[in-house]
Amino acid sequence: MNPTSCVRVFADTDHIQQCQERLAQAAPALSSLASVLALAGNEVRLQLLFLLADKQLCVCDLADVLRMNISAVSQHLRKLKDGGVVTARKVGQTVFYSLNAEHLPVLQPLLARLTATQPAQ
Amino acid sequence: MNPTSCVRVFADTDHIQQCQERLAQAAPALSSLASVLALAGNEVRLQLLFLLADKQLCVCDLADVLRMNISAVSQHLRKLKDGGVVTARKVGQTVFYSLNAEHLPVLQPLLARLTATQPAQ
DNA sequence: TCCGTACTTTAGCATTAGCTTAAATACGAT
DNA sequence: ATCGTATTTAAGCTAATGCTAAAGTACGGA
Repeated sequence: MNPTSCVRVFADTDHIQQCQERLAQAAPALSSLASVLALAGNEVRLQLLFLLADKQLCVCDLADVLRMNISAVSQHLRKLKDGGVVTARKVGQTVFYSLNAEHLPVLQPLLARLTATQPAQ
Repeated sequence: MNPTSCVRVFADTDHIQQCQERLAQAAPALSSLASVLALAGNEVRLQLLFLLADKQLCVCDLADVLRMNISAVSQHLRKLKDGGVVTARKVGQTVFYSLNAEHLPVLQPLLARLTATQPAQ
């Protein structure tokens, strides 16, 4: 049936089907989680999130702190904004970014690990 | 000093330096976290982790469940193994993969969100 | 109105990721 | 030893990523 699978006779087809069902049920949450993690899984963006978790900052400041090209930072922020991870608030000509509440339940515990008094590792 | 930064005179240089220090202190943990999240931030790999969180599985079974090419699955598993996220245990000619304890503190709460009785979102 | 500043967007490029196919390795059974 | 099965590895391709440089927008002040 599935040409890519191996041939073992005693494959636990029950368990395989069971796995597929669990997967199907988790699919929407899993897909959404994956995209948030993909955003946070970039070192520059994780740094941005780490900084924004403490205090809202403008593009300029973020670029200063990270010593990066403003355009590059702006492009990362756009991805984060598109993913619903941060929000932008314009004041005059400066744009302040801050963490969006939507995905805080996922991000907060991750970011918390970065400020915790490091026990060795 | 930094040619890419903007020119505002009243930039809060104190706060910027403070941010850089916080960042420097978190750097090693942040870098390590980013690489784990980058691994988990791929939908296929997150599915693999989700499945392995429940029970160890061989490459063959994983490929069956995900209806994917065995080689592709194996390559993902290698990345996960290289990242210290999973471990391989060989029994005869089959290789069983399971989650590695090292990064469970990060992964466990994320994976838990996928089995929780979904409240709407 | 015109200029400068903060930011965004576009285009182009080099690098990386993930897949498919095919060959290689490891192990068991005959 | 030889064959078949489970898995890994290598090569090649396409698509996506992240950067730089340059042009475009938006806003404020002179």
